Amino acid sequence: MARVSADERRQDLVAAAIRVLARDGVAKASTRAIVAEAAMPLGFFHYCFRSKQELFMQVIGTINERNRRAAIDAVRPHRSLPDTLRESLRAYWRLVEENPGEHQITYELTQYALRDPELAEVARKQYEGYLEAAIDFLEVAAAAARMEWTVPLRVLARSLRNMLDGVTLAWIVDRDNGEATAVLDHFAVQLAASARRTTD
Amino acid sequence: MARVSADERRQDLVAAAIRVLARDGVAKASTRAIVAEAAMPLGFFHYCFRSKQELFMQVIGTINERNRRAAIDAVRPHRSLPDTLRESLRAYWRLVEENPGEHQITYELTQYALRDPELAEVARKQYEGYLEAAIDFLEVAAAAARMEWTVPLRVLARSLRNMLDGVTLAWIVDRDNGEATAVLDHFAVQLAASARRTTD
DNA sequence: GTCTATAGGAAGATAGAC
DNA sequence: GTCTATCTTCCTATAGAC
Repeated sequence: MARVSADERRQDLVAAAIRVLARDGVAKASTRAIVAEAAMPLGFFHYCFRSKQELFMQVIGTINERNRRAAIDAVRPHRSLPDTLRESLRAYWRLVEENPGEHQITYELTQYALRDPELAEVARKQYEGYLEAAIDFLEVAAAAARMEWTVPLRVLARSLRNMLDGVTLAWIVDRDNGEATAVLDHFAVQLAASARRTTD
Repeated sequence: MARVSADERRQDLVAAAIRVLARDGVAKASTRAIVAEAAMPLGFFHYCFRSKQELFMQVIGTINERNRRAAIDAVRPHRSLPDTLRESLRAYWRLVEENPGEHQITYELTQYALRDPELAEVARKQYEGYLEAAIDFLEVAAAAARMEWTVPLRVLARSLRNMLDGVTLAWIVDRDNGEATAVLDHFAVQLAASARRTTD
């Protein structure tokens, strides 16, 4: 084996782990399966990471950051609030359709992490991060359309985040794009009903 | 070991499996952990079930049926539609609060099942079942208040199901009851806005 | 600092004893 | 029909060679 820095190996292992997870699920993502995917000998694993948990922590962080950036890029502010909401949700949805595997493992890893004292905190931070993203999105969307929310922003942001989770989870099970987008479009309309034109 | 019918053993093993799953999660629910919980020798397992998948299939079916009945019992028709919706959602929510473990494993098992060709079908049926329950609920709730829905029932039922999933999933992560019920109350209001008095 | 060989135990499943 | 002893495979992790 060519001598390569441990740091580079680490990156390769994280990438390989994500591929194995997306393809075969958490239960089959053993250290052996991951090093095989990365075409490395087994021993490299515990040279690069202290434990499997440590790798998973980095995997969660990586996917996390990737999803967060993608969600931000999905925002497309329009003149009218309903348009902004509908188009942004649809843009987000395209990301899910394009990359089902990575979204599926997001949910698998969250459940997995909650069972591990060391990883549980990461799962909670992840969830908080998405919530903040939802708050930012709603603020930007309303401001661009010169509207303001008539329901506490925290409640709306949580509703948005929860609905996206629910729709994605259902789609992972039944893969029905039509139903998923119908629900999202309807949700965008309902959400817009909780805003009014700014008076100042 | 006392000689007991295999059928009785099977029931005990399913019950033990549910306890282990709720306490320790899917990853730790090994055949060994399950027979230990049921206070049986290891060999009993493959005498009672052809494989671990076969047990899990029965576990999913059992939890499934239990949740379905509980959801039906949570429905409380009132005179006004907003009241019916809010109170039924709150009643459902009480079930989640009272039994966090069983709800958590519902999600874990769904993810687990989707990775197994033999179990995937069960997960899909489960999801369809909940959707039908949501449709029934919305029909009963509207009829009791002499109202009708102005949005396709399928879309509303899926929205309801998705929102419940999302709220529950988020609560499993952060255990924030106040936020969860705030979202559910707000959702009940939004849902009621998609109905009008029957004209006939 | 980088890589290899091996340990030690837990997993699911079965053959055969009573 | 009911139960027990055992097999093989796969797991995470480490000790030590280069």
